[in-house]
Amino acid sequence: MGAPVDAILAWFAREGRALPWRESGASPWGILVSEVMLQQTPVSRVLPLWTAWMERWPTPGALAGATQADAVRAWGRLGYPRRAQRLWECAVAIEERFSGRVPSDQATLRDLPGIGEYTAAAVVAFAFGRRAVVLDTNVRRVLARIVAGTAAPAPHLTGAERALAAEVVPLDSATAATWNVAAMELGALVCTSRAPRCDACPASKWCRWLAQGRPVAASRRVASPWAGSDRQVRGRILALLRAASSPINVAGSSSLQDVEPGQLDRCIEGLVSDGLIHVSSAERGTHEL
DNA sequence: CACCCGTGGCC
DNA sequence: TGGCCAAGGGT
Repeated sequence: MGAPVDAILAWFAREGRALPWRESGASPWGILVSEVMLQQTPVSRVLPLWTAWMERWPTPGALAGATQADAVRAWGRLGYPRRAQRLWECAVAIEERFSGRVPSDQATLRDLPGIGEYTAAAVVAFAFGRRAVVLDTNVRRVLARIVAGTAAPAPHLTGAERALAAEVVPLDSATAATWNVAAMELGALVCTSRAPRCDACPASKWCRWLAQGRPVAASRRVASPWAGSDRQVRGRILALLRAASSPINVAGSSSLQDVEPGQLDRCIEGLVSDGLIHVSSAERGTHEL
């Protein structure tokens, strides 16, 4: 896949967005923070928060010196607040184990809280300019279409997919890093899930999916309903506690009266068990971050 | 491996 | 209008 790779690299040089974590001055920590914030979250919502976060906590040591509650509160409504909790834990681990230096080894990164296969590879490539196989949902979709000729990748990452992706990544370190971000960018801007802009795609000449007339994707698994879900209730509880300056009686809160007591108790217990909220020692029956 | 975990915007 | 989607990770 040499020609399409070159075409996508050239396209990225022209059309790639200038995002702050892509600037040459961005630190490995700043890049790691951006990768965690971008997990399942659009760039547009990450941008303002990342800037404020990095201004407040520019290094792992700075974040490690704050409290988990500070981190969860600053995370605001970015979503999946456990990412904030784990990012804080990650900062503490980097400070304690590596004297505040973000490790450059992929397996070492993978062992840090909140850092999985994708994020470890992304930090290796984008923060340290080393060759890595970065396989996010964008790269998977781009490869599925161009190479496999299917509208969407399989539900879960397969070994064959990893092998194919590894074959495509250029051997040279710097080019490999650029390829990874370019493929992600193509998936984000052109080869999108919903309405791909094949007329603007630098790889359309080689795309098997386009050549086959863009066959539709196999039906996806149905998502569980959102309204009334535990996730929604947990989100409401956390929103309440983020805004509070003192412990709150969550179970008796007027703003949660519409939630069935059994579900409310279950969600409170779950959040406590997750370590996202804590029983307050100040007053019986109250909680805080 | 299947399932759970937030949030907001878009067509 | 509501189902779908967005640079996944943990259990």
